[in-house]
Amino acid sequence: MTAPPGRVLPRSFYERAAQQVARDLLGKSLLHRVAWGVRVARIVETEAYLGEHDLASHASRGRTARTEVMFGPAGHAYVYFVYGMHFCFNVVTGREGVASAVLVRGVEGQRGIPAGARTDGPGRLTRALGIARAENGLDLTTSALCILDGPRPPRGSVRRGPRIGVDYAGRWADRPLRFWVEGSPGVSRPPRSRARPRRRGGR
DNA sequence: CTATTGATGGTC
DNA sequence: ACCATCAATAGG
Repeated sequence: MTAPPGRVLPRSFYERAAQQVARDLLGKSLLHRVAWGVRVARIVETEAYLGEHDLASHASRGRTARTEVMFGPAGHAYVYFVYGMHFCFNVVTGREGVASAVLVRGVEGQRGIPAGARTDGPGRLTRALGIARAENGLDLTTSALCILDGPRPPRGSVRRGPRIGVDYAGRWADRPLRFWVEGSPGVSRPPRSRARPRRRGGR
């Protein structure tokens, strides 16, 4: 049976500390209305980026044309192009003027997404949901792109740890600002343990 | 299984 | 020059 649709999250949800929003986004559904229908996916992995003082954040290098939307009001999409190939989707959080945001790193397809399509990893999920440059800056409370309320993951299934791919950020690299739902196939994995854990006795 | 590299382009 | 990435490949 289909789960209840859930309400569109209000702006007040996003007007909080990025760590809190990152944690609370787990279990919510990202929805995108596209020309030929709608695509929906459950969020299972996020990372919080705290602001200009956070050396892992794009905002740490100041306010530029690219990072402009992060400095704006909460509840808007910050979409950027990375590695010449992929788009990453973030939601702006906190007070206007404070450049904090949450990167969505993994989802599970729920509707409108081809069966078998991989949606783990920030680059893969934007491709699956049809999120690209045109979606940068969209208001998640009034546009074709939004996030629906959904059941919180079972208590005990939420894990947290250091963010991925930010080793250059000094001590900020170690902060446990990544959140994920343990056991979900939508959670990205470090390249090395991507295969199934098929290990019985030890060593 | 691990390690390495190529693709591909905006940002500053 | 540097990436908030992914896939494909070569080697153990």
